[in-house]
Formats: sequence, C-alpha cells, structure tokens
Amino acid sequence: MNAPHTTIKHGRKWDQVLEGARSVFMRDGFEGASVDDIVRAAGVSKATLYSYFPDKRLLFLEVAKAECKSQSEDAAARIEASGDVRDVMRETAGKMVRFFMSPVGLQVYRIVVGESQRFPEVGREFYESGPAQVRELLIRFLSRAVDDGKLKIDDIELAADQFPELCKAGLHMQMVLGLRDSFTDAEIERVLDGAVDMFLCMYGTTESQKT
Amino acid sequence: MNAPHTTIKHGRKWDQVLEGARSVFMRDGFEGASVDDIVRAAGVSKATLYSYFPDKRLLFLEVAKAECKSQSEDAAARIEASGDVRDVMRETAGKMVRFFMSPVGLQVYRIVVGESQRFPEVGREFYESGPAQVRELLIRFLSRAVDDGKLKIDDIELAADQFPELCKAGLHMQMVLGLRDSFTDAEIERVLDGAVDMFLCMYGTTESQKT
DNA sequence: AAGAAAGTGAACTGGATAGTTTATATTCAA
DNA sequence: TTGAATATAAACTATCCAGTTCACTTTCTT
Repeated sequence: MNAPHTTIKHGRKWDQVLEGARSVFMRDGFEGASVDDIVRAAGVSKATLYSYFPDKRLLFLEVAKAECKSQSEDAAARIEASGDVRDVMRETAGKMVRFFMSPVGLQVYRIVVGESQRFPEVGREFYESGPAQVRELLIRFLSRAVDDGKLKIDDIELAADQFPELCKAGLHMQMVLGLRDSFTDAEIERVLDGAVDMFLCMYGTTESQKT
Repeated sequence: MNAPHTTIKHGRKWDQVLEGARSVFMRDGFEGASVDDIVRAAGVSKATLYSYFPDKRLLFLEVAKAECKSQSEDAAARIEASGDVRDVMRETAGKMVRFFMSPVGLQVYRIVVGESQRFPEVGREFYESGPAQVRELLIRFLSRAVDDGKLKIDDIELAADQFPELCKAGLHMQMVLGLRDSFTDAEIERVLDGAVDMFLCMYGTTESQKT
C-alpha cells in the first residue's frame, strides 16, 4: 500500500507476519502461542516466518516494541502541547492509564514480565521503548514547568516516577491479575483526578490547588 | 519436628514437598520449573508429590499463598502498632517495598502475573491472600487516623490504593523487568520518603508537613 | 519471457515435560 | 509382629512444540 518499493525493512510479508504474531500473542500469551498458530493466522509459511525472525522470542519482542513505539509517540503528541499544567497532566494521565489497561497494553506487560526473567533483553528493550520514553517525556515536561515557576520540584526524576504510579493506583493490578476485566469511566476518572490532585498538592505552586 | 501427630494437614511429607517446590519455583519460575526438578529438590518421589497436589499449578498456588500469608501477617504487626502517623506509614512503606523487591516477592509476582491469564484463580487467590490483606489493613489504619483527626481523607479506599503505588515508584518495575537486581538503601529511602511526604502533603492535617 | 528472489507446505528432528502406573519398600499404629 | 497406609524408583504414556529441510511454486524484475 504505502511505499511500494521504498520498504527498506525486509521482504513483502514482514508486516503480515508481525500482524499475525501480534494477534496470536495478544490472544494466547507467549507460551500459549504456538508458532504454527502464528503462521496460520498470518497466512504465511513457517519457513517465511523464520526467514524474517530468528526465533519466537525475537518475534515477540518486535511486536512489543512496535506497540510501545506507537503508544509513546501518541503520548508525546499530547504532552508536548502547551497549556495549563493541570490539564496537560490530566490528559497525559488518561492516555497512559488507558494504554496500560487496554488489552494490548496488559498483554504486553504480562508477557514481558513473565519472560524477562529468562530473557533479560526482553525486559530491557521493552522498558527502553515504552516506559523509559514516557519517563523522559515527563521529565522534560516537568522541568519546563519548574523553570516557568509553575511547579516546584526538588527531585524531578522521582516525581516523574511517582506520577504514572498514582495514575494506575489499584486499577492496573486488578486487571493484570484478572480480577476485573474492565473499569467504568467513572472509576478511572476517580483515580486520575486523585492522581493529579495529589501530584499538584505536592508540587504545585500558585495555579492549581485542589479542584 | 513440630506437632508429631497433630498435623491435621496432610501426610508427613507435605511440608517437604512445599519447601522443595518453593525453592525451585523461586529459582526457575513456573514454566521453567519441571516437576522432576521439584521432586528432586524436595527429596520425594513424583508419586508422592502427586498424591498431595493434583497438579503443578495448584502446587504453585499453595506456595504463593504461604508466602503471602507470612508476609501480610508481618505487615499487620507493624501497622497495628500505634504511634505517630508519619512513623507508622514510613515503617509500613519500608516493609511493603522490601517485600515486593525481595527475590521471593518478585518471583511470586512474576509468576502470578504470567499465569493469571490462563488460570484466573491464581490471580484471585494471590490477590486475596496478599495485596487485599494489606489494603484492608491500610484502610483500617487510615480510618482510625481520620477519626482521630490526624488525617483528612475523602476517599479512603483511593488513598489506600495510592500509598503502595507511591512506595514502589520506579523501583518495582525496574526489578520486575530485570533492569536492576537491587537498589541501595539510599535509593529506596529516597522513594519511601517521597511517598510519605506526598501522601501526608495531600492528606495530612496538623502534624506532619513536609519534613 | 526468463531467471532470480521470495514464499510454500509438509514432513521431520530433537527435545522437553506433565502426569500415570506398578512392583517394591518403608513406616507406624495396634 | 503384622497389616494398612504411605512412600519410592523408574519406566512409560501421551503430548506438544520450536526450529530445519527440501522439493516445488509464485512473484518480481528486467
């Protein structure tokens, strides 16, 4: 479709394989997904799959990285936007939490957690391409806000670690453990509002006391 | 050793099997641990293991529950103690985070997360016997503090979910993903102090502003 | 149209592992 | 001491699955 012969990537079926892998991994997890299922879903032969990806693990890693990339680019667009600190944080919070709690976000997390013990590069690459990107973004955003006198933060890195944790308070664990498979918007907003309130209570200056 | 014939549990080798399973699961994860390894570690025959536990998953669940139980009892002792709110929270924070970040705590988490998709009762039972216990404890503690006028909290359940998240800000994920295998006491204390400061900034009344 | 590159399918290798069975041995209570 | 309950060792069943190979076909390029 896009760029007929400009594809510097790999052969024609690369995307097809990746998409098949994505859908099967998301449905069945890492161990649960058999390579035969993946080739069937991708409509591709096993030999083709193995001509692109040396093994199942690397294939998964590629899927996870693609997800993280698209996600963190999305978050970036939001956070670069200027505007009231509270509003930006509130929107960013929404973006983040809706990703961790999406089926894809949860499944990537589950698999990465499960595999990063046996395959440390899985954990590392996931972290670099997902959480670390968001963290950098937040750090830049917070630094700017501090420079502008809109926030007062001694330890910006700590603050950048605290915020995402607050945003998923209680929610993420229940979903990851399969106790709940969804939350209402009201339940989510309660947590997000709580996160932003608490964050600004600690680090806010003039604008933005508790709503 | 203890209680020669008082053991209402199961036969004589129950504990032995459980201990062997614990050590192998903690070393190799769930999929990584073979039942043959476990029986070897336990010094027990395979048939014996299967006479106590119907399958590998239930065996793991028993191990995880035992860990959680001992852990949450430990946390209970600390939090029931009266004293300055800040001190109790700070100590509780330390307890919690040192458990999540212990090899056993991490490994139980990794396995439970990995398996709770395929086996929902694993997630549920883990949650009930670990995080939910601590949550209840916190809720009771915070309610008391609110009644005594030491804290001001509208949504106590939210607060009880926020606190543990703050305590592991940045730390837990890096360990779970294998990016770091330990943190210095100073690194941990920075996060714990930050958690307590932020929590009390939001919910504190008279005593306990930022240190 | 022809040769090269990419893809196919199906069988195959090699290895792992959960759970069962059985014949034998140990433990323990009465 | 005896017999019932419990434990053992080891072989066995029954799968399952990642990754390879190869003879053959499709697609692309020129």
